[in-house]
Amino acid sequence: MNTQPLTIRSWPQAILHLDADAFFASCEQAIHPELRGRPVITGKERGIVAAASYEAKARGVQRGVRLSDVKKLCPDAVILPSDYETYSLFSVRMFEILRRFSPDVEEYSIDEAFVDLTGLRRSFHGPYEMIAEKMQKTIETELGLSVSVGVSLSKVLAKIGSKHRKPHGLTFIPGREIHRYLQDLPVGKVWGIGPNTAAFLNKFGITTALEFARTDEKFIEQRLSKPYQEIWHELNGRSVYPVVTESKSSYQSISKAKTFTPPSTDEAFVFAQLSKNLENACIKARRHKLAATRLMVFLRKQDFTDSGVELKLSRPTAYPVELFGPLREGFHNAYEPRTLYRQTGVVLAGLVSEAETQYSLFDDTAKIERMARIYDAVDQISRQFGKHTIQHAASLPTKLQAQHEGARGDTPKRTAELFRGENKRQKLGLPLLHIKV
DNA sequence: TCTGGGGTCCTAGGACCC
DNA sequence: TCTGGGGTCCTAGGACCC
Repeated sequence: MNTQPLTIRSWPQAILHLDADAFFASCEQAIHPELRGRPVITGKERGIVAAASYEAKARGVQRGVRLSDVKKLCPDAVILPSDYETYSLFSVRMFEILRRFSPDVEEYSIDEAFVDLTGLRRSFHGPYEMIAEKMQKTIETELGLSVSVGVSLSKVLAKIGSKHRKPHGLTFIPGREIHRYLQDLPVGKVWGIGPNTAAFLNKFGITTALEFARTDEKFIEQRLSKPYQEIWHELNGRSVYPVVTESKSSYQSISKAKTFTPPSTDEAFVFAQLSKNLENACIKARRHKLAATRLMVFLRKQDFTDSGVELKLSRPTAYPVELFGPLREGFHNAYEPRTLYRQTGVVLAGLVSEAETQYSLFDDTAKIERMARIYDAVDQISRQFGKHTIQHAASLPTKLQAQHEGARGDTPKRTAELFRGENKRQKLGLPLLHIKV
């Protein structure tokens, strides 16, 4: 059953996990001092709470709550649209600070990092807790952000530590005390164990993280797959997950999906949504100099069931013109008339680097080169004048809706962007691109 | 958490080959 | 043609994460 042996590091590790507190809201408070001490919420563009400051959380505001309900709970809340660009800048600076302490920093997500501290006590002349505390202080004074930190023998334990006390917590879990942190922790709260596996374990009387950690190895090996065997070791203080330092440069897949309200039965509209997703996914792929060999298309119905198709492409590409054929084919396979759809999505998979795309004997190389030139120009214009200054005619039916949303009180900034692009396009006399190759 | 959007990794099972 | 053993590659789908 288990084919690959696990690699367990024999030397005890000191792994730190850092998690920013209410990250998006905290960034807003860091930039706008007048918001400090006030309940701040981001997620205006989605209509649900993406992040809530601790002042808002104290009033009962939780992630995912509808903004209309927030107003009842907390009428004085400051509700802002999420500004990912700004948050990313904070994120970059946070990682820079961490790298002053150790070269082994894993940027796990926009607001989380793992740091390998093993062996650093000597150079810092103090215990690991002290190093962690210094990091925390530096981030606070330089960026105005509060973070919670956990330090232990493995990534899974460090994560439990950083969650143990929030906000502004610092939890050190040495080997002898592991059991204290696991005994009251439901097994489903452990990083990597979801509701499904938790339910399975419950059937065998395993409900806490400690019970799981103390379960006989035979049971673990016979009844659970590799990821859970790894977690089991990590919980027992044996590190199997390394801190991955290299920044992620390449993707396995690129996907774009969008929900629209209200749901629609209109074939042309639904297809236009799909087409727009395809354009966005292709833009991202071209930015990373990647090309897809497989295309997945899916439609989500109102009842949240999906129907989807995967297609193999005759040659790796990130050019929508080449993909509209397969897209249409996939769409017609999945689409059922008179059905309400709420979301469409595409996935570009089997990504290879642009340089690797070779022409086959049957390709019309002149045509492909022409296409490459056209898209280079499209990408350049988009960079200058805004995304979707130029778009494919197939995506047109979504444009009307976008303007409508803008008018309905989308964030002023987005609306401005939308119209700025529009004006420039008109001034330049650029038509919506209709590519014929 | 009756439901955003973007990802990763693992496994079972079929197809195909010697 | 049948039987058996063994390997590799690929894909669908599950589970989980932020």
